Amino acid sequence: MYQMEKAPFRPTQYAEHQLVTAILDGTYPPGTSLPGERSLAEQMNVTRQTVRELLQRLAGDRWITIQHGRPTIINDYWNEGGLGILKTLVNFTEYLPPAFVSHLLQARAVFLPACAKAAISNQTGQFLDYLSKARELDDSPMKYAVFDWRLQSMMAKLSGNMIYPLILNDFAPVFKALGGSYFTLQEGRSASSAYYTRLIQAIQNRTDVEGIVRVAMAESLRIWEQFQPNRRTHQP
Amino acid sequence: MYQMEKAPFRPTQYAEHQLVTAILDGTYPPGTSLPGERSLAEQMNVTRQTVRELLQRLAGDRWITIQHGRPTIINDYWNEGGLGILKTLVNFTEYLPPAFVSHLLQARAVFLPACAKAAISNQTGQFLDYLSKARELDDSPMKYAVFDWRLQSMMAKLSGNMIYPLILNDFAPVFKALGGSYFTLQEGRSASSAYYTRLIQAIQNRTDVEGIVRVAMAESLRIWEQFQPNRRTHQP
DNA sequence: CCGGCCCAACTGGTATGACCTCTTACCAGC
DNA sequence: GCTGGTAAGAGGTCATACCAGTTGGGCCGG
Repeated sequence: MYQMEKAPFRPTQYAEHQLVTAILDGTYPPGTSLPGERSLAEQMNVTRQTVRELLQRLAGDRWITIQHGRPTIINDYWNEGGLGILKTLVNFTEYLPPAFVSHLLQARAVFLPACAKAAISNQTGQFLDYLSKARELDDSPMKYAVFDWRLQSMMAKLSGNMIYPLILNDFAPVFKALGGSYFTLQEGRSASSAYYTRLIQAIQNRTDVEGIVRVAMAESLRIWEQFQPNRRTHQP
Repeated sequence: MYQMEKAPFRPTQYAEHQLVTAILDGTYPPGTSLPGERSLAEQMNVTRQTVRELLQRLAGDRWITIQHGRPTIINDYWNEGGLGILKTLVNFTEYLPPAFVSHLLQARAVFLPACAKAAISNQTGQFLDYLSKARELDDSPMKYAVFDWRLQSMMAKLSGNMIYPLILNDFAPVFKALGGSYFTLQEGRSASSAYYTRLIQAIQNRTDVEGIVRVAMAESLRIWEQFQPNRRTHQP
């Protein structure tokens, strides 16, 4: 029972874990006000300074709203928060809605094809160079995850639209936690492998790159859902 | 030189403005390390605590990378940052690339149609109710900006995909600063007005809502660029 | 009795100054 | 030459006091 599974947990991490948990499990419901900083500090056995640094971070992602003189308010993060909440939420998977990952994959399926179209039409060479290394991929989940992530990053960065990389970077924490899982599936790896091949051909033949990516994204979504039993993703 | 044009500027805001400016103007180039917290505090005439809270916020959006024991590093925010940097950047328009807004509008044009499709197929009634109020819009830029923003928010929220609202919320700071400008244009208002009408019809007739939105987004992009002379948005 | 001013008691914001912990690099010793 | 210890410097935490908005209730004058 000792040792749990967690290391010494520095005060900051401990406080963050505790506070975020309290928000997620309804101890501090959205719309209500948080106890004062001094009070919080005492409860968590940390200093007010530590609490404040934590609150500032949370406020940055709009988990909470801080105003001088007034009590700090807990926000309805799903409605008022930004993508920044993902990096925190990824550590609290038990509080994530079942369809969460599917939604993320759907969102990706919407904008990555657009990235790809713009990016590949400009930087054909770089993509062929990179994709040529897909053959050397041994059947390791980790390798696939890294390779796939970099391909996405390239598409976003080379698209010429400076907004896409930002979005993808916010997705990163989830994908990083996800990739290792998805590419454990044989289906995932073989689907991606085929996708890379099709992509190379499409690029060389100057045919519909956007469509290839779109289909691949849809397929990865399907594969993911197929291996996530009791999960529903979109309403009929 | 004293006083500038700003109000009292509390220490936090002053420090943030100063530090972010220093990052944006190249005083602290990406990849290099920031002076120590104690040093920074002294330079800016604020406490180390204040500096730390600032740094924590910036680190949350990945402007910088903080690690215990090592110097704090300035990141290449355009490549490593998330959408959260927008809320800060919007206060430093003079450092924004010319095509910035166009890119944002392009990104919106990619994913808002998808939102609309999903949202409207589910919540037809709510949209018709809301859109019916479009007639009452007097020709005020402000009114248009608010109305338009709420429509987008509805689409994102009612899409059923919990990721879309998050993205839109990150866009919010920019759109909020932008809307008042865009809807000052007569073209902007009349284009949106026509768009709302088309949208109503499309919803009632169960025809291609997604296409309507897509076209409208493309049009708003065109209008924006048309009134932004010396600006180039996409490479040939 | 009623309205307005003012102060007290919240809340968050800032300031000091000391100490803990991690990282790194240099140097002594095997 | 490699190893291990150690000091310096960076961030992390603590403790305490005081500054600054916000709010509500009580006092005072009308």
